[in-house]
Amino acid sequence: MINPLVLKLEHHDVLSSEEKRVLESMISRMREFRADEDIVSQGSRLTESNLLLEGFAARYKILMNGRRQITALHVIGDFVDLHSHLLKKLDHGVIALTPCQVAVVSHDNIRRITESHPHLTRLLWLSTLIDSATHREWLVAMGRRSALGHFAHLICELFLRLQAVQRTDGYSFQLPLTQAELGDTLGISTVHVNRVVQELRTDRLITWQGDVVTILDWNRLIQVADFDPTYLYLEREPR
Amino acid sequence: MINPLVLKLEHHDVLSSEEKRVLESMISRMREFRADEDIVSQGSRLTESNLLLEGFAARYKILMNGRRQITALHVIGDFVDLHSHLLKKLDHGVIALTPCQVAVVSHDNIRRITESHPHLTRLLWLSTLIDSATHREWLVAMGRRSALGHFAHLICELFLRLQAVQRTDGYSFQLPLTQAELGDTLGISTVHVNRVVQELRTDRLITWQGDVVTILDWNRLIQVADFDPTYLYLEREPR
DNA sequence: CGACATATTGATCGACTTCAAGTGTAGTGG
DNA sequence: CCACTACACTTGAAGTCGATCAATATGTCG
Repeated sequence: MINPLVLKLEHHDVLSSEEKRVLESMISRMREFRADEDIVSQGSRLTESNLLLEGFAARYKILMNGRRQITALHVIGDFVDLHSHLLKKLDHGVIALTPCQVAVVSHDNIRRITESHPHLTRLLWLSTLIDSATHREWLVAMGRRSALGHFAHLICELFLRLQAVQRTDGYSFQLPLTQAELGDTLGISTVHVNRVVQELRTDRLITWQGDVVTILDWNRLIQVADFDPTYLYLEREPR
Repeated sequence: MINPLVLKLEHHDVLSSEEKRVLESMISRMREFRADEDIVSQGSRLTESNLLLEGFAARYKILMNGRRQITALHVIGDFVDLHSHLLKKLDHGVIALTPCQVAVVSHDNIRRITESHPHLTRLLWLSTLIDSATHREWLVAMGRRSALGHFAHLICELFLRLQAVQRTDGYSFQLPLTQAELGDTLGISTVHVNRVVQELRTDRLITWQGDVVTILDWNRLIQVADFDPTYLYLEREPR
């Protein structure tokens, strides 16, 4: 059931069978969400965290002037709000971008892990640290990359993250975002997203039909994106 | 010695005297850095983490084209790279913006804490989660705020963070950045930083002489910044 | 089919960049 | 005390990237 999280954590370190059992047993129930439904709403006080088992989700914040910024995209195996177990009140919302299936884990269960399973605790901590590293990489992309480079960078990142949970097919993967949502992710307008997409298409770097992206030239794409996967920490070592 | 960290953590939860003792004893030695010296260099493999006891520091990344983006500013009491104890190899550098005094903590000592002090572990974890929340807020500022609003937002944030470690004097605090460094922080050019600063000055929102910023009108400033301090989690509760 | 979201295109505008020059200030050495 | 250097700050002018406004396709789903 919880395989995708195990799959993800095993990219970072070895898990004992006892640890896998604990991960399995921490789930209290499942929840389903429709597309565009809030999984967690901004400012709410939480007693449970949500692990994404199917679908795509996003963390976002709404400004006073109504503009929105997406601060993270989540795929299968991601704990969309593991941090809520210590923050208690979330500073952001989490929205389902597609229909989503979520495993619910109570904060009490997470706390119990911190009290009895130090290594597993470190791995969960690590997963929030990789969130943080991803935020940093996005900051660099926002501050210092062109819109084109920024989008190319995002495609490289999503490809590797989806590959880690076996949701790629060759150089193709699902990108179920509208151009408006992508604009909120990249911090640019919808119109400009469209132009950037066209440019990547005419440069024969990617295709994007329906919700399937195919990378046509990985080497040139990572060059355009100035992409370095270090921040995803996809190497297994003792933590 | 380690008071500023204790001061900071006590804004989030109650610390037992045993926990304070453990924090005190985890330090293996002190280090001093000159301004502009790297505390940690990008890509290096680490066995120790660095806690800032005096001065200002910044996390940064350098792109292939030579441009720089600062992804975090650090003040007294901040663990500039606590995350390196699990990431091992850092995806970014940390530079001293002023002369800095740093307490060095070995990763072995941090690991020992995770094995024997669950509550303290959670508080250290929390401090990395607040880093992450700050990254998210910066992402919003980069993506959806004007340069003016972004800078105003940064001033609000630094004011509250410095107040938490008792480094403000009324509405004044030290901001020891050059306009070029501030540009690398906000993701804009030095020239534009200058114009934004002028605007905040002529609007009588702040003064900035030498390295001292004074907020002249907090209410109007948070309005310009659209500032909501939730993400700093400066409220004490059981974690 | 009608209705509504999403994608695309064109035209104009504005925020911010880049390039270039000039000013202020502190330090250094003669 | 003054020349000289270095660096940060400031200002102006021109250029560009991306925003905004406004239509017009193109789905797609009741």
